[in-house]
Amino acid sequence: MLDVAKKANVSLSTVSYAISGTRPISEETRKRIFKAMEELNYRPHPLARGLASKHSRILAILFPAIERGLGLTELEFVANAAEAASKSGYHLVLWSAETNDPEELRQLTQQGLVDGVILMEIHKNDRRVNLLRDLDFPFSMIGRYDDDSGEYVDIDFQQTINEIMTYLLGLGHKDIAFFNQSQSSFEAGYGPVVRTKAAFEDFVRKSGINGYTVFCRPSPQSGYEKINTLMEKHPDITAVVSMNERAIPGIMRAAAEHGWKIPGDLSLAAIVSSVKMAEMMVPRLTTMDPPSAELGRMATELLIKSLEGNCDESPHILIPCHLVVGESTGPAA
Amino acid sequence: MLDVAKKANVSLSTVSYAISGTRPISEETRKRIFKAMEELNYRPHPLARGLASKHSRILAILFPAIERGLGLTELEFVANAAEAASKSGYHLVLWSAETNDPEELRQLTQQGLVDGVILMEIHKNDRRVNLLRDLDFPFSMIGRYDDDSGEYVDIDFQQTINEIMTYLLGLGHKDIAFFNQSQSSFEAGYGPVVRTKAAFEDFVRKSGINGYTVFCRPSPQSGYEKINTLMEKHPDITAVVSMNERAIPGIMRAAAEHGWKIPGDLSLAAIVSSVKMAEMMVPRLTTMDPPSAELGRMATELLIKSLEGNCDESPHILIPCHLVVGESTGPAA
DNA sequence: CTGAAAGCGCTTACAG
DNA sequence: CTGAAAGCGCTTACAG
Repeated sequence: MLDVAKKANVSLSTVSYAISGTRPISEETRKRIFKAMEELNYRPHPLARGLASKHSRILAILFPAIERGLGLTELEFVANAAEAASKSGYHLVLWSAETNDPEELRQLTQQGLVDGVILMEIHKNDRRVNLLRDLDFPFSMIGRYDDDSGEYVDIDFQQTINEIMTYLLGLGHKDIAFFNQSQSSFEAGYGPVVRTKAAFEDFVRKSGINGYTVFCRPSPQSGYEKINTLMEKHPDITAVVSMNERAIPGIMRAAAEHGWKIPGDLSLAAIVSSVKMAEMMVPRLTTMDPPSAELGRMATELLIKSLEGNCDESPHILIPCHLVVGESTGPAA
Repeated sequence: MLDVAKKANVSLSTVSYAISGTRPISEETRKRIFKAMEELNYRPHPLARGLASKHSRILAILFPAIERGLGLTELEFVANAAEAASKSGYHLVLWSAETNDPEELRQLTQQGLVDGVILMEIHKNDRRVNLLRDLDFPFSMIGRYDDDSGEYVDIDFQQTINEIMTYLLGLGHKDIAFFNQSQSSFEAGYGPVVRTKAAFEDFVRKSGINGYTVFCRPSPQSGYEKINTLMEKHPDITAVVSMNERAIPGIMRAAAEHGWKIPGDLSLAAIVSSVKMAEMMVPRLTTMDPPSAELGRMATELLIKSLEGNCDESPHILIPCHLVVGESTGPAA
């Protein structure tokens, strides 16, 4: 930087101001400076800048260790968050941490390396959220907190449930099961599980159809067992909606064993499963494709905006999933 | 840090040395210092340390934008690399970049933020590798370069092919097709594609069976078309091995349409597909499960070792995939 | 519109 | 075994 200043015949500080644009520089001077930077192939040093300015321009995304394992959705969050950060001149560090042990998170924030944090897998009364609030540390969420406070972007689960249910209703289905994630994740207050359950039951009540909510561990085996038990008790069910990706092969297996054709005898739809995953099944699954890339990108943009003070006070953004019809759904038998 | 020094009645530098352990400190003094740190809840500032020491303790992993899209394997690389880094006191930043345009990479290295880089999706004559060599910038690879130089950890493709082929041979299969990835990725010299092709053809030659290599784009549709064409020409084929995950549903669909039972009439095995993915299929797929977590972790450890000078000169580590038998393979018809 | 200088919080020769 | 001091490469009041 000193070399640049010398070459451009200005002071060190002028070069700094020219780069940051934090004070007016005459057009001529600026040109000289940028030319010198170019010629010397100068790159500002992020560590020095961070140390002096108290802003590292580094963000962290918290990568939770979750029961059902990491999936394509989480990958999309992270990849797109990194890209969005990079576009705004930020870096993104990956930080894996227990969802319900904020101790690691406290250390991360106290280190002073990162300017802000992106959280995902938000739970009811999430301890990480509470911690960051107490510390007054900047963060944004993919998902939302109980009281709907803070900056977040989330899936519009209500709308997602409504859309898939309306679609199935239109095909004549009147006895529909909803395979949710595990009971324990419901009890832990995991947002998507709680919200889809409420939305499903709400829809059922309003539409007057028969709806059955099923909790299910994230495994084909569990899906297999649950569908068998369920169908025994309620043989009239003609459609299954599943937010439990890994249960689906189990459901398909049970259907095959019983000789139920999909979608002839049983319609099967996923929600919050990617099209890419839906295409891995035979028959190709109808799914409500989640806006994973947008969620990752927007959570990052929100955080950066609030860090830079351009925040229009705690934006709440909800994006619905998008219906992609496959071959696994059809008219009710 | 100054506060700590005062509290412990020592100089600033002594505190620094006590933390880094780069010079002998009397037991007593050290204790006083650590007690003071504890009481003041002191955390060293990584930016300041980085600026002064010229080592940021930040690593980057290059996240390629690849044709077939990001998968579970890449996710495992990244998640485990982050964890391994964290265990050694490093941070991992995610950097997405074109595989064959090293310009972004050059900027990343010149910024001076990161101490080293982890590369994946290594191609023949990889331009990123060439660049990092020219710059003499530290890096490690998941995958290997043509000349087998540099520090890497990779899948032992030869062994992987041998194991699955031996398994199929044991089941009596003598006409086996290998569904590789796309022709274009082969032409681009993408390591796994090149190596598995060679290993497969080698095995075929030595064992005297009939083998058929098929390139296939990463889509069910492409898999469907290729298997149909292939079976028309070679109806004796009784087993398919696929390193092309997304082609598999297409193969299954074709089988169903022709009334070939899996595995009764046709055995189907994946390689380098995770068990988790294999379990998403009905019937559950036999697969050679890749050691993704280990690869991510070891590539990181390799890099850190070489940065800290503990490197036993360019380790080359090969790990085979692990056979997990599912329901999609059986005795030859 | 521009400069001189202090300071961000550490590391590391230099000296004893 | 320990200290005093320079310096890492920037930003930002302070002054003009």
